[in-house]
Amino acid sequence: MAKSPQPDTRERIVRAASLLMQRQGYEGTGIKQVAQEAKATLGSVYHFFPGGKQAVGVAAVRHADQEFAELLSASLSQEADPAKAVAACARALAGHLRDSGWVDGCPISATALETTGRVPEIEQAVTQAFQHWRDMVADTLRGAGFPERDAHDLATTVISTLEGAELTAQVFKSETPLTVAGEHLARLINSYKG
Amino acid sequence: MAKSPQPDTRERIVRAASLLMQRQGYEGTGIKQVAQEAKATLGSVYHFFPGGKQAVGVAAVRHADQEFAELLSASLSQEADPAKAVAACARALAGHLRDSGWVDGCPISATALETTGRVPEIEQAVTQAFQHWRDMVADTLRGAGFPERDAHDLATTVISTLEGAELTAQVFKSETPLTVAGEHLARLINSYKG
DNA sequence: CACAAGCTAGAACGAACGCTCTACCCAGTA
DNA sequence: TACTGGGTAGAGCGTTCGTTCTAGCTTGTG
Repeated sequence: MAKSPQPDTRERIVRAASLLMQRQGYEGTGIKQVAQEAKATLGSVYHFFPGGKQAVGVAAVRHADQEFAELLSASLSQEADPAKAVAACARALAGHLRDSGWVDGCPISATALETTGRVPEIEQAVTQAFQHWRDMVADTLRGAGFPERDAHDLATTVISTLEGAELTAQVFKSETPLTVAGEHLARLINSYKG
Repeated sequence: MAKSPQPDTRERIVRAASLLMQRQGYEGTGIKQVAQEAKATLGSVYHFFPGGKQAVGVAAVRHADQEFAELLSASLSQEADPAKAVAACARALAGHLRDSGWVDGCPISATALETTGRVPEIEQAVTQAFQHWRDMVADTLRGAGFPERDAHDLATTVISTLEGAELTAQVFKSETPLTVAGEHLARLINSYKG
């Protein structure tokens, strides 16, 4: 096994693809650009992803899924009250977005929108990510004593709203839409508590 | 003035561009494809839009802005209670999305995500559209007696949530995320009423 | 009739796209 | 020493991209 000068070429390719697709979308990102950004060659890309661009896209979406899940998990577990946890999560996203110069929004929404109904493999990876995130929120709510149905519905809206607020914040180049949405979500969750 | 066999070539180009960019994004949509879909020629496209693809993109976003504003206006005015109106709007979006086979989501979000921070002209048109929609909702809420600040904040979250729920509904190919988000938004609005 | 203006028509350009292909490098094994 | 195979390297394939350009058509006006 070759010990490359830079370890884990495959990992570098996935990370680069994920970042580029987050910022420019799936169609706007070229395989050669991914290779260049990952400090890999075209040969390496097609060695690790014989499925071509679609396969790279699927791996990028799955990577983004994991990455966002970790952020979500960290935010949700640092507050006992789920309402406060969701608001904290929104603030974390807002800070991250600002720090990136308003370019790093949701890592998969651009790819999701461009490929729905046209690239089944990617569509499926996107669906899995959304389910994953929603279930994490639903589990948290259920763990805090919310009944099954409320937990599921609220979790769906939490993910939807965070997703939309991130887009809005990106468009306005402002943290406000995210922080406000976080507070509104907290209020909504609390309204189911009593 | 030439009376073309098909009237209003420019209009046909804008409509085709708007529809294609809604479904495939900005990068995924080619000028030649727009021309073909609009039953126009490349010459016509560059005659009406000397600014090239960017100019077509800007016009498409503005067109989508108007179109969505009309849907919003219709939904908001058919119910006196703003909470019910927002829920009705979410249901209307859900029906529209389902009828299209889950492909016609928000007409500008794909373009917005791909071009943010990279194509200032389009970015600006997108920002205007979001402002436009938010202000329509804010005006409705203010008209229903909500104080200025609440109206503005709620309107921001309404647009964000509708935007995100539409994406979620598209991903899951289900009306539920939108209808549920509509009811949650109604509940949130009502919680500010008393 | 001639003529300008508005619009249509599509060939052709250079650049970039996704992808294939052959050659090569180099650690591990025998 | 020779051989094997995972990984690297990049030239080059056919296609499509956005754009430019010239030519021609149609219509209202002088």
